[in-house]
Amino acid sequence: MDRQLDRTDWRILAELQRDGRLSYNRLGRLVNLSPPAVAERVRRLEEAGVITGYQVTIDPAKAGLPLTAFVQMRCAPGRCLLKTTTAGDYPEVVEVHKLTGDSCTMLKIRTASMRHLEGLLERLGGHGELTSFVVLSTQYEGRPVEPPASELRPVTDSAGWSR
Amino acid sequence: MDRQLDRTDWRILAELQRDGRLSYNRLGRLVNLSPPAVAERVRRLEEAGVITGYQVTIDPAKAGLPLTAFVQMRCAPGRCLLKTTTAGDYPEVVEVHKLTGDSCTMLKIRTASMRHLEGLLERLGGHGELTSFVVLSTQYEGRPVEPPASELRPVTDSAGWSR
DNA sequence: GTTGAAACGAAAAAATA
DNA sequence: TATTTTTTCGTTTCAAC
Repeated sequence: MDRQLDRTDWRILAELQRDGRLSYNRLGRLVNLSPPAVAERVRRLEEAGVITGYQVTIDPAKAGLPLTAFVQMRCAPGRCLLKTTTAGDYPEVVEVHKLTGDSCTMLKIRTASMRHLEGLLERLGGHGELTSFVVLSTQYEGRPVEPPASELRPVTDSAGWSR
Repeated sequence: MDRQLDRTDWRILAELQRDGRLSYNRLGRLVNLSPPAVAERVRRLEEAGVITGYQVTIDPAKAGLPLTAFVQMRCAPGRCLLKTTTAGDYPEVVEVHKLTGDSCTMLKIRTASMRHLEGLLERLGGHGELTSFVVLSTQYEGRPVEPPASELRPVTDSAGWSR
């Protein structure tokens, strides 16, 4: 599937982002397709790499990780986080993005306490300059991805930012 | 369930983060529990709000949204994004976090093109000062959450940062 | 892409240890 | 109390249209 996603594909993705456990039976009914047809669509989306998997979503606070923080790293030459460490060294780091501009990477962090965060930032500091932002509250996270404006966009609810 | 998650809970969460579609049958086998026992555990985790749902995971680039950016907002008085707009106004915004420090919010953005991103940043700029970071590449995203160091942590693979 | 049928697997309940 | 077994139900897949 190299062609652009059509309206039906996006409806399927919307439903599966809402509930990733939907059976082809129910999913088909929701998008007005028969079970085999919708199964074939999903299979193609998986094959094309549009769908990369299915995950349970967790409330980190309820799981004992109430602190979220963003960290911008500006790694020192030869000590870049990405080059000198491995994912297993920093289990608290749940996202790593390389950036344009001054900072080289943006990290998203989950920790159990300020004490843990402090320790982590100190360890990270060994790789270069860093700027950290502690999250006070999260309005949205894992919000369903929608088709770009160029394609027909489904109606979005007009609810506010708070969840 | 107000008590802390035990080792088995974390093993269940680890497996469901890997594959959110696991049946109680398979899941039970993976964590050495009978299907009813594991079903009861999952039910409790859902009830306690630790598990908030199940989502398909999508590769935004493959879905026609190749650009990711972070935006730090410093909203002007009376024009705060959170107060004057609604989620539906900005479908490109997939995450919204309130921050400590100078910036008031951190946004994560997905767009179809630089042109879209430019237009979006202009609209967002109407709410106050902003600093934007375009993502060059993403090493990790949606990485499984692990138990904090205070609790027994499962073995983490020692693979590098690249996925 | 749809409909129908058949086979498979999962979930719930009851019985048992 | 937890596990196993059975039964029932739903889902998936295949074949025909």
